[in-house]
Amino acid sequence: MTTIRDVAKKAGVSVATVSRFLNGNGYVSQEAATAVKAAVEELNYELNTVARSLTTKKSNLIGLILPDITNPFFPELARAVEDVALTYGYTVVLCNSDEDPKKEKNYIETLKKKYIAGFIVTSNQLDAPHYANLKLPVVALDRVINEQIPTVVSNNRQGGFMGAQALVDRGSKNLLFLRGPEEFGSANDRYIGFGEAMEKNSVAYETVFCPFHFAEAENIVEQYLHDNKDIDGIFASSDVQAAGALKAAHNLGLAVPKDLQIIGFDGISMGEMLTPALTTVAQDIYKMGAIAARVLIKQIEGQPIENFMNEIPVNLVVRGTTKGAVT
Amino acid sequence: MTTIRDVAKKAGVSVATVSRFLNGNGYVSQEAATAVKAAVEELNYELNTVARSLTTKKSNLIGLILPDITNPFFPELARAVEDVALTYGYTVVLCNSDEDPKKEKNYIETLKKKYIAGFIVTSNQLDAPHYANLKLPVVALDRVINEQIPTVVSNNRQGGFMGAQALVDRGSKNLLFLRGPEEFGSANDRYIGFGEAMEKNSVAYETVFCPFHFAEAENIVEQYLHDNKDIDGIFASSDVQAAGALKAAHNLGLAVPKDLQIIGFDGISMGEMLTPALTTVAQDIYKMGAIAARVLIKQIEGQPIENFMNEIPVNLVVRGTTKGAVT
DNA sequence: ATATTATGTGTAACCGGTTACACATTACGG
DNA sequence: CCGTAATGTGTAACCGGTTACACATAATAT
Repeated sequence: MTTIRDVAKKAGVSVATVSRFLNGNGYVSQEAATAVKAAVEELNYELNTVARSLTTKKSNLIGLILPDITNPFFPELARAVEDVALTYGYTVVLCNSDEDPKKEKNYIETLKKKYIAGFIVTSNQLDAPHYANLKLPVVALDRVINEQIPTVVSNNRQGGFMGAQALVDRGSKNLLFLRGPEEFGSANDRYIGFGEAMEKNSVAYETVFCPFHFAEAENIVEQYLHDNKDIDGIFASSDVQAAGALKAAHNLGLAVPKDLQIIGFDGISMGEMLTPALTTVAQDIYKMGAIAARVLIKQIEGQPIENFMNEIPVNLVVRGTTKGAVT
Repeated sequence: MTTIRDVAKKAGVSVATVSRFLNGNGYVSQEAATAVKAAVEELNYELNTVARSLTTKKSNLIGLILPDITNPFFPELARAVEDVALTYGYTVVLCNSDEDPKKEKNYIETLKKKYIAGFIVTSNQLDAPHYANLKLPVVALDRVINEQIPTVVSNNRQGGFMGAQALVDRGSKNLLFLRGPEEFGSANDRYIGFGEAMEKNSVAYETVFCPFHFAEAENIVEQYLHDNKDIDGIFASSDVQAAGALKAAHNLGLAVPKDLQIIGFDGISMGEMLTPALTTVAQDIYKMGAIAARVLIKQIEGQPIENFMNEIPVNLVVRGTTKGAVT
């Protein structure tokens, strides 16, 4: 392995000069620069990032903490983060927290020892002060941790409103809202938006808590529909829930969208695979991930961050689980 | 940050002794051991893995190279790898290769500079010698690279046979086999197994190449079914293809499983969400990932590897896209 | 009793970078 | 023309571990 000293010798300068050239800081004369450049090329020198990390206490590693990569929402997010990270020369370490604070903490500790450059957090098991005390750049993705931490979220409230309104516009008169986990802020915003739409239109509705889990959603909805035959529209806080609801409807022999309309939330690609294909309030998942990565990298590189709150617009994707709008 | 020297001073021994104690190699007396242990606890000392990496030229990083985490087969695999890695103290770096040799190579180079401990490869864009020349532990997952590289794959051939046989047993007389990408060995094995079943039973069948992509599968199958009304059974080489086929059947108004039976391959959880739920030849995806991780770690830690070829059994999961067996 | 081996420990070099500091030279302002 | 600032460079310490080697002592073998 060629080291910086080999390069220095070959170029006839000191290691300090080589280092300065490589990092583009301090003064380096034209002559020295060309000599070093030539030596680097000739020797095929590549900088040892581990050695650099040891002195600088920095690395080009980014931690992406998410609840579970197996949940189909997250791979798309992870993909975006990774793509952007790669173009800026960062490497992503994936951390499945399983919503377990111990696991999350453990990852954070392990990676801090590696001088990780920063974290993107889509799972907040730890309390806000903990992230603040990290003394590391952090970006909250898909949820809000606090105002000091740059955040990237969808316009969940507007999405909640849109989905509800879309159902009403298409003639649903008795809605069921599948509310997400209470401790998950973004799900609450969707609920608020839903509530606003309900206030505006006067239709009957019920709300049921439901985890973001297919089989549980299927059970909950099947039971509910069995007991409440008049429901003609379901708005789910996530596509996975909506898939469960659709399944439940099928189990009960309900015609979707004729007897029952369903709208999901997320816009994951699985929605298209269902029959009928899922109408959904689509988040721009890729964009969320990409922006989160960029904001984190800005922080890492000490650039000023203009917006601490990045709210990404959502849009209604009308597919088969809703009727054509009744205008 | 407390260093090994702080510990040494506190314990009244040399850094060498502390290091030996910490790594459990070399001789350390009882007295020294207890003194060091106490000092470590008191100072809350944590070893700096970067510094260690610099000297040992090793790390506890594992690279997981896969084509695209967005493909629903891979998150389950990645999850298993990560779970196992974590319990052994390794950290996983996810690398989306996009089936692009340049990207794959780039990742490998970047991570080698970080003294990565080894790779699990589920995407082989590079030729076999390239992996061999890595001089690093490598495990091939879900595909075979060569005989020198430990491998974890499903029993794809048997799975191909099982799926085909299941269709025949359930009364399909005119089969369509959706063959996966030709350059993907595991898909070919499935094809071979399918062929063996065809040889054994005398039923008519056709084979069509089809990428592992929902929308393309949907198009290909819809076109094919439109032109060949007599097809009454489809065996897809992946669940994503099968989902496309199911969608195509719905588009054409075909009753599944009455008019057309469909069997997929993989056993990803999406299969349950479809209606009817997908009958599939399920791979034990989690087990594959878990074993791959264990085999890699064994290699890394210099333990002998008994099996270079780990073939994981598959099993038929009968759900709604097939009829009850005609016995 | 002596040779040999096993046990135990410390010093200092090393891994491959970064950078504070000292020093030299050149440019520039008044 | 001289003081000061800007430019340019090298030496050597440092980051926080590991380990070769030298040395000392205790245990065992002959």
